Amino acid sequence: MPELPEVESARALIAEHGLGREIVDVDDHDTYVCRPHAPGEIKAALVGHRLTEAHRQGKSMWIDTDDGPVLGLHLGMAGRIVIDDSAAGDYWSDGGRKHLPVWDRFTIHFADGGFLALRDKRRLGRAVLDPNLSRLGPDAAEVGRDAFRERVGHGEAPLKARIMDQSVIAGVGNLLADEALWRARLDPRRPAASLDDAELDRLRRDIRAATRRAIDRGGVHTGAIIPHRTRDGVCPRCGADMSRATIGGRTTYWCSNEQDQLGEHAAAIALA
DNA sequence: AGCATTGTTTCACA
DNA sequence: TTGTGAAACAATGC
Repeated sequence: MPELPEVESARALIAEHGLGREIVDVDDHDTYVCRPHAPGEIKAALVGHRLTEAHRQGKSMWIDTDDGPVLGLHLGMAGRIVIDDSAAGDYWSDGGRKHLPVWDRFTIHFADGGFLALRDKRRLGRAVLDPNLSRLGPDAAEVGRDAFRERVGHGEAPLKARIMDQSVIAGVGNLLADEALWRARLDPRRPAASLDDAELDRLRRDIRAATRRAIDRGGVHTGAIIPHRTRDGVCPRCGADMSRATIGGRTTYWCSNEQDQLGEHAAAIALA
């Protein structure tokens, strides 16, 4: 995903078009996407029921049923939710043309002839009964100021790795992290514990702003910094070269001028 | 051919 | 024991 904004779109799609329809069949034969369930297990639990409410925390969704089990859905790296003629989720799509029905890894068929599918070309998405969400931190778009300070402002791990840790706050992925840190003018390499309260508050504000903007505009790929995440990219604010490194296991881009609080530039300022 | 990819889990190691 | 980072997972696109 699909990061928090895409998942919220998918949740909204389910809430609008997927609820209240009687389930008559389920295709859960993909044992990787549906692990650890055996084929037929999810089907047996869902047939005869209806989806009643769609929830989301971070990048995880769960759907309540009427007196049945909870269905957990995760879009993984490239998943989207397709309901009849509508879709939401993965944005590397050309109106769905590149998302083929053969990539439906989990499908619910309704009595009215329609369907809800997890369409995921890479099979890193997940469908599971009664998902365990206990290790998920508070939603990145909802977390309060004090909780954010407390959870994010600790540890020696790089700041970017900290905000992408789903047990710290849930919902921030690689692109949203780069976007929010650029907006907040914070160096992704800094130890999380080195931030003061003002910086943490600024980061929280910019995560929320970037998330809201992405939801409104159709996905994290609409972020201001995303087109400049290239080897020869420049900062759209100041024109300086973008720096590039692997941080927290993911390719990271940041402004070599405004977000350099560890390197030569920062050292020069400190001396002056 | 080789590398990179918007996510999560597991494993090794300090 | 806790925290951190790399590798694995699966499949596709450049």
